Amino acid sequence: MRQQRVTSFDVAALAGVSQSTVSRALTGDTVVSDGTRTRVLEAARQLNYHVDENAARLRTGKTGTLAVVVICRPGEQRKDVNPFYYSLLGSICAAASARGFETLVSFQDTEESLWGLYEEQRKADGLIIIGSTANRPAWDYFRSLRDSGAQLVCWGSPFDDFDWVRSDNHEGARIATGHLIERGYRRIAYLGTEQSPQRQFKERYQGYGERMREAGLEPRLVEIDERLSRDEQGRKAIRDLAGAGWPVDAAFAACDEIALGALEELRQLGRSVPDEFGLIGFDGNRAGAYASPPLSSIEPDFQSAGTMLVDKLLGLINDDPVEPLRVPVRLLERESTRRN
Amino acid sequence: MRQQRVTSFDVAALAGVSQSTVSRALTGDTVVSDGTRTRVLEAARQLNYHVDENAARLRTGKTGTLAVVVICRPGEQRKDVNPFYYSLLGSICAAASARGFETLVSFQDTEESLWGLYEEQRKADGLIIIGSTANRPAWDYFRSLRDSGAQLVCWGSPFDDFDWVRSDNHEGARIATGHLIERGYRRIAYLGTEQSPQRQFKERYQGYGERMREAGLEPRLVEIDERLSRDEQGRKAIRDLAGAGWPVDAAFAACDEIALGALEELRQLGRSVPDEFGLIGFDGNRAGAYASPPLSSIEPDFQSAGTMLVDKLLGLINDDPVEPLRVPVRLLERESTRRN
DNA sequence: CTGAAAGCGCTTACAG
DNA sequence: CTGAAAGCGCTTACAG
Repeated sequence: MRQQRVTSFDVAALAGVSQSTVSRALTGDTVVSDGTRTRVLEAARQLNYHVDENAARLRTGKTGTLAVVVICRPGEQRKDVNPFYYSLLGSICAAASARGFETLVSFQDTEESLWGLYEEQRKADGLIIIGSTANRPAWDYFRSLRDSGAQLVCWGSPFDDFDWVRSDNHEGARIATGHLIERGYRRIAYLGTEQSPQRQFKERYQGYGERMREAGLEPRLVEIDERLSRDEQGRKAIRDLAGAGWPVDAAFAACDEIALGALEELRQLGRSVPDEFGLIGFDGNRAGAYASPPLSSIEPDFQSAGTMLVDKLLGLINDDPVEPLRVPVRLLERESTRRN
Repeated sequence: MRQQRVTSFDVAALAGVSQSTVSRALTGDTVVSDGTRTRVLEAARQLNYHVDENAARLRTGKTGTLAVVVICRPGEQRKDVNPFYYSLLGSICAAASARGFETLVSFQDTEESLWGLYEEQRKADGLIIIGSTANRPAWDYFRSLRDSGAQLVCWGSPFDDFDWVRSDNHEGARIATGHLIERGYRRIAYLGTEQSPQRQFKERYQGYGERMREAGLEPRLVEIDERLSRDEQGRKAIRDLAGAGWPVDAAFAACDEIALGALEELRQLGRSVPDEFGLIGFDGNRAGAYASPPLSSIEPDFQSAGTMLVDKLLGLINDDPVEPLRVPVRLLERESTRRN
């Protein structure tokens, strides 16, 4: 279909200049005269010429590309990846594009599939790692890469010594807890765990506890079982509360997936939400909007999240380090907390 | 951090062979002797050597990369992209990876952002286009690229003259309709439109009509207003039915997003699902599982979808054409149709 | 089975 | 402001 490749030499011939001048004109070198540049651009247009990026990259050593790795739970089908990470992925690609970078995306789960030698193969200038904190071997692998010099930033790492970007979990938890208090709930539980590899859970628990004590209320932790699926974690937490004779009338769940499980169990137990029980989650999952009743949540600003991750990585690459960053969050008030 | 790049010449020196032999050994050329290969691999390992893909690609003209473009509705935030396309994206990346290809991902919406010269810049060997049928300028753009020789396959195109992969919409619609009939519903509407740019909607309407007539039932179209959001389309369709005094007791919605809007409206109108009204959608959106009641749906096999798209594109690239392909679908039976 | 050499298509000192 | 030339790091005919 396509013929012999058009090169900068062809453009040079048509424009009546040397090949080096074509290159200068096209890369935007200000040294070339306006007349020359115009002629070159016109010739390139006529020949439908486009720079072969492989040659350019080989020469410059820059790829103009960022690798994005989404860490999945082992064996998880790609359609079942937490939609939170898909939203984050979309925002990262958009932010990279806005900065003039391409994004090379891969999903990785099992140890055999772990691979991150993008810089070594000169496929990318740096890596953004996002995804399930639970896949420890994956995070260990990328930590070892980082230790051997990879330019790498992440979201969701269980490690603190990474270059990370995170939701403002503390503030989000305060907002969620404060919202339940405002709505008149007093006996408010936290569905989560104190000792989680998921740092964000710890931060949310702290924000919750702090806000409770400020209001003169007693924090109450309903410990989840991390070996269960998120959904089951939420269901079991609610069953535990029912078994204890409903010692609380509201809950802040560590994440939406736990909250959605909890909501389902509340419905099955006939506990009316929000009248008898208030519930709020964290993450702003789209599915929460379709739940019954629609689930209130704390949503991070995804657009900022993408931009922060990309800018942090570019800072690393350009040796111009950026502090760890917190993504602002906001209350998504829906029916599950809307008690009069 | 990282030192001077290690090249195949360094490996050659350490292994005591020529640089061309290193290249042969590493690309797997069977002509090199086992002993030599072993020495080369060992030297490469010792030096932590990795092929510079830009140089390799420049030389071979192959990129080992597929570009995946997700077409969004103009102005749509990346977090709001229909999760269906995210699931499909994930499956495509997985399938490409299984075939040894990298995936370069971008999200495009407005006309200024449309861009697909991946082959011209030698960034990819071909393109996979997925996303919202509604963004006509985007599809027009990629059609013009295809016409000028781009290797391109798609999912969701309004055009029939593309190389496409699609759900088996006809069969899926028959399954959905047959399922409602089995559950005892008789007056079953189709929420959608006959004249849609969305070819899949047409196919679903046909499968529905065919199955209804087979059962001696009369098809009934509740026309949606394509200018509204999907959610509103579903809500309005239900309001229309209520206004007409509930002439039907079940509906097959053209897609899950319409069905979820419909479900919400049914709830607000106090129409009990599935007892008074049965509802089933199409797409297998994750959100349906959390709806109230959970929404029955027709789910395409995402894994096959990704594999088919990739294999079809590779067929095009290798001049070994593959017929248009239909992705198998299955019934996802949930509570919204579970009437005794 | 291996080596010496050409060449993929650019960018960028170096000269003028 | 422009041109001639080197070189980025590979793969692959061509010889032997």
